[in-house]
Amino acid sequence: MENLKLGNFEEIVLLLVGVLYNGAYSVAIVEEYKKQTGKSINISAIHTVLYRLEEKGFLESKLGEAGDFRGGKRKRLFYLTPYARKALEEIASLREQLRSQIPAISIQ
Amino acid sequence: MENLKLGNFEEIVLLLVGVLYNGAYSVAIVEEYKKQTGKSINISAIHTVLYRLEEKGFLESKLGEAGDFRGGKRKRLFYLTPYARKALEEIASLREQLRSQIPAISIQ
DNA sequence: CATATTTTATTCAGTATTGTAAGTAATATA
DNA sequence: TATATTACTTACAATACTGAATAAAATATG
Repeated sequence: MENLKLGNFEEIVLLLVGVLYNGAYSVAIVEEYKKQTGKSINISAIHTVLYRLEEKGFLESKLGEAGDFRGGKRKRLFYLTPYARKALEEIASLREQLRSQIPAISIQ
Repeated sequence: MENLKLGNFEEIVLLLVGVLYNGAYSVAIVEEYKKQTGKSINISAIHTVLYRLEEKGFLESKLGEAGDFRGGKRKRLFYLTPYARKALEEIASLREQLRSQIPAISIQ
């Protein structure tokens, strides 16, 4: 069996792909990351992670149609697999389960 | 500035320290991890992460009192710092913010 | 048509950080 | 002195991140 673990940054990227729904390609993900976190991220970091996630079965991709903008290579659009949705649910559920058991945090 | 990032496993360990409250030392954390996740974890993995988290300011530690059991070196007990609580809140908040924007997940 | 420019994909190499396993050392009580 | 219990160290593998470079494909413009 391969490695099926999900790193912290990988998880954020999966969530961003989900948020962008039908428009998740590298440049858009960089922009959405900036918008949602206020931090900058290198596009190669995104590429590296996108391909790793695809290899691990968390993402699928296909080339998009040509747009109405100036030019450019066609976008590679990424989509969450059912497996990714399941993994996101599981890790979120574990964290919530733990958080609810921490007095000072659960009270807040 | 130092490294202030929080890995996925580091985050779980912080949460376990919070859950164990006043009894968070390596062996107890291993057991709690097993109890909460159903998975096994190596005690040295826990040690390595605990010390790293302490260096980064997420945890504080002190040696505990001798117990009423057979023997053994005194336990080193770990506690969340306010900084750790803040970091946990922030990352949880970002994830929830993103999750709420994913149609198929937020509907579930 | 030919060339320039824009936009994006893709690869590569390298460094830093995080995660795991194996093994050693220390200290308490029996 | 033996044994139980835990701390601690070391080494390595996996993941996260960066920067540079190249390639490809689309439209604009002369």
